[in-house]
Parts: sequence; C-alpha cells; structure tokens
Amino acid sequence: MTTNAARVLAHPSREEIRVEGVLHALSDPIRLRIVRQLAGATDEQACSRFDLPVSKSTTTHHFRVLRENGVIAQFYRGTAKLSCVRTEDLDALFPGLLDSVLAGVDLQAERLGRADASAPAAAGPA
Amino acid sequence: MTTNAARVLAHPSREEIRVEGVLHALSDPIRLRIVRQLAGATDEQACSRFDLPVSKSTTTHHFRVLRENGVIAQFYRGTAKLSCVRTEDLDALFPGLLDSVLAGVDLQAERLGRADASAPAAAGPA
DNA sequence: ATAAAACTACGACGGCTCTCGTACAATGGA
DNA sequence: TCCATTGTACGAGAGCCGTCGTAGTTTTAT
Repeated sequence: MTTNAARVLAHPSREEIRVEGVLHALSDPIRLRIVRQLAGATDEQACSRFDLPVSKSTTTHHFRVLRENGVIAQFYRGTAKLSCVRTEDLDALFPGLLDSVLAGVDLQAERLGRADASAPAAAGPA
Repeated sequence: MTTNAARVLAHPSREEIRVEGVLHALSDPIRLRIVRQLAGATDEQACSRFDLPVSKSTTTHHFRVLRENGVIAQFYRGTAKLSCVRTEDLDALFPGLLDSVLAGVDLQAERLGRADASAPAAAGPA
C-alpha cells in the first residue's frame, strides 16, 4: 500500500448542504433506490453490492451526485468504495426530511405493487 | 362570460402522484419559494401575487411543473389563476414530507441569514 | 511480475430544464 | 366597443442530466 492521499473524496461540510440539492439528489429513482438500501443496512456498503439497472459508470455518477449534495459519505477501503447515509447531518439540518422521504418511497412501492423503479427487487412470486 | 370549458387545467389524480416527481418539483429554489408562500397563506393566491426574479413566461412554467407533479392545484377565476398546495393529497401519500421540507427550508433560510434564493423577501429592516 | 477486482475519467449523445421575448387568448370593466 | 389585466403558447438558446463505452488507476492476491 502507499496510502495515497489523492484517494480522499471531497464532501460538503454540514453547513454547505442545501435542501434544494438534497431534494434534487433524491429525485431520481435509481438514487432513491441506493439511499433506501443504504439506510436499511446496519453498516457501510460497497458500491458493488448494488444491483442497479445501469452501467458501472452511470452507477459511479449517481453515487457522486449523492455525495456532492451531502446525502451520503464515501471512503475507500482496499479496492472497494464504501458508502453510508449522512444521517446525523441531515437530521440536524432538516429534521424528519430523510425519514419522511424514505417512508414515502416505501408507501409508494406498496401502493404500486412494487412495480416502481425505486423498489428494490420487484421479484414478484409468479 | 362564456364559462369556457377549455380553461380547465389538467391535474394528476392522487394515485398518479410520484414521490420522485414531487421531490423534483421541490428541488428548484423558485418553486420552493412559491410553495412556501402558498403554504403560508390561508387561502388561494393568484400567480400575480408572487414577486419572483424571473419573467412571466418562466413563472408560468414553474407553476405548471408544480401542478403536473401534483404539488399544487390551480383553477381560473376571472382573469386570475388561483393556486393552492394539495396538502390533503400529499399528506395522505407521503405523510410528513411536505412539512419537513418546508421546515427544512425555513431552517436553512435562518441559517443562511435569509440570503438564500428560497427566502421570501430578504427585505432587511434597515 | 502478472493478473484480477473495483472503481474513475473522459468524451459523447440525446433529452430535458430554465430562461427569455414576442405574439396571442380570455376575462372584466369603462 | 375598446382596452387593460392576466396569463398562455410557441420558438429559441444555453446548460445540465442520465446514459453509455472505452481506457486507465489503485489495490490485492498469486
């Protein structure tokens, strides 16, 4: 290893996070799906653990949008890049926002019979 | 008057409203400002009562985005077009979402000393 | 050293968004 | 009838967005 300092990712500070930016980051079905999976996990998750219907470069793009708008934090570990939701910062800045968005996504998925793009599996029984 | 039937505006039904669409509609500072003013009023407001830093056609555009994504309802009365937030529908579909977004906008405006684009007046006392 | 795994950078493409100005339509009052 | 008020439709331009493929970098394992 060389402990490459260049492999540190830029994040907005808590004060720099804007509600418009957060809403924009969350207004895409694929990003909503990512955040949903991250919020449901107990610890950080590697990008590769997401089964998304887009190419790898597009996946990178979506993770970057989420990070640059302050929704998630990311860091490298080995060849993997781990991500987690910035729950503390978001709750401090916009109390209840993230929770109500995620709850809304769940309700919508239920309502639409999980045919929605932000649904995780859509693997219907038969 | 002729009670022109063509002057009826199309709105998505409650079931058609999508959380991604709502978030997208709310991810613009000008639209956030509109919704904020509408939510703060006790009754419907005419488009002309909004003092926005964009042209009239752009204002029309933003109101349409809000309406087409189910955030507001609009109807004509005379030469005026009145708008109001679809509070009931939104609360039923995504409980707490609208409230936390508006609260977040308020907190952000306070935090930024009302220098924010989603601030209503910015008219300091002086 | 070589190879595999994980992710990025870059350039490109089509499409959508925000913005505007100008011209037009509907309503209500003089 | 004529006109002022209010908002729309349309076309245009600049820019951003989501998507991709290809080539490259960093790390780990053999």
